[in-house]
Amino acid sequence: MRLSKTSEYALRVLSYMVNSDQQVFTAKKLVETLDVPDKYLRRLMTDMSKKGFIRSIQGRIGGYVLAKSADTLFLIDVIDAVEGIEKYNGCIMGHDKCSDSNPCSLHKSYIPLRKQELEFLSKTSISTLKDGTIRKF
Amino acid sequence: MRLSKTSEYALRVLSYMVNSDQQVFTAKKLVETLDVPDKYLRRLMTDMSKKGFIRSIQGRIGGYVLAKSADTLFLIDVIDAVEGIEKYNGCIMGHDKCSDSNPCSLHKSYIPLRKQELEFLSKTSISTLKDGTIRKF
DNA sequence: CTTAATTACTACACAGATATAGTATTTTAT
DNA sequence: ATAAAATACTATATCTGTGTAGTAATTAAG
Ligand code: SF4
Ligand code: SF4
Repeated sequence: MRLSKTSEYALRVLSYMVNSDQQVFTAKKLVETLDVPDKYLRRLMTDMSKKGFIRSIQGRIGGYVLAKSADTLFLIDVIDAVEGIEKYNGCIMGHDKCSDSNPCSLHKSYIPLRKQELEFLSKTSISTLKDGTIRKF
Repeated sequence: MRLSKTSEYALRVLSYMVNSDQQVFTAKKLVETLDVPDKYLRRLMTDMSKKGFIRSIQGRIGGYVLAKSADTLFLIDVIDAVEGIEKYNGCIMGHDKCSDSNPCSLHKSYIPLRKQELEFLSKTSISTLKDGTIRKF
């Protein structure tokens, strides 16, 4: 499964935040830790705070805080927010108006996997990523 | 699962060819039937014939013919040929040097699905796409 | 009040995938 | 031979995701 860089960065940030005891994270810190392009990350953080996943604190001791319970924030929500889920609703063969009664030649083989992919994205929460033994986000 | 347009086009062409009684297909015919950009398709066809999936016949009654047995041509081969499989070997969180003993925070949840995705691509052959009832490629 | 440290905003640059245009080459039919 | 119908090649244009640069706004500390 291929995601955009943007989604990848977003997930890595949230993963890092939920796995840390810290409360507030500066962009500087995130950039250093996660090795993500500085300005790109900052814009992404602003986007995510507008979406309500995180809360931004401006000013001298500012930074970002998780704003939504990690239990109720799913991978699909993050992807949808930062790049739009539409791209993933379409499928391998690029048709629209698909259904079991209007299938392309791949439909029957692909649909079970597609179901699992969507379930994975919609049932895996950020809290799933919490794991004391992990050092890679 | 998101593929590039190029892979999508390639698969649709092969699907159409394997589902038709016809032997030789002109680019013109393919473009009309599959609604793929003309020049883009032509270049793709040349690429695929160089890879040996199809054979091109030049000249006045030319066109393209399936050159490889559909049984032994798998989705993963097509994708690898037209855009390179490397992009798909990387994963959701964008790390490299991954292993079960060097996992990121998503690894445990994702790895079973990843296995299924790779199996789908490497075990689904073009002949699987053959289905008399299908009108959508 | 001024400085320092942070986030927010806006515009631009770059690269790769996708699409288009024009010309050259190959082969068949007459 | 010549014309017609097809593929092959090369160069260029467009679009989108990604990345960079510079400036403005916010807030705490001294
Ligand atoms: S596999 Fe199914 S959902 Fe995907 S393009 Fe074909 S018909 Fe549509
Ligand atoms: S999920 Fe596994 S394979 Fe994917 S980036 Fe994380 S460690 Fe690597």
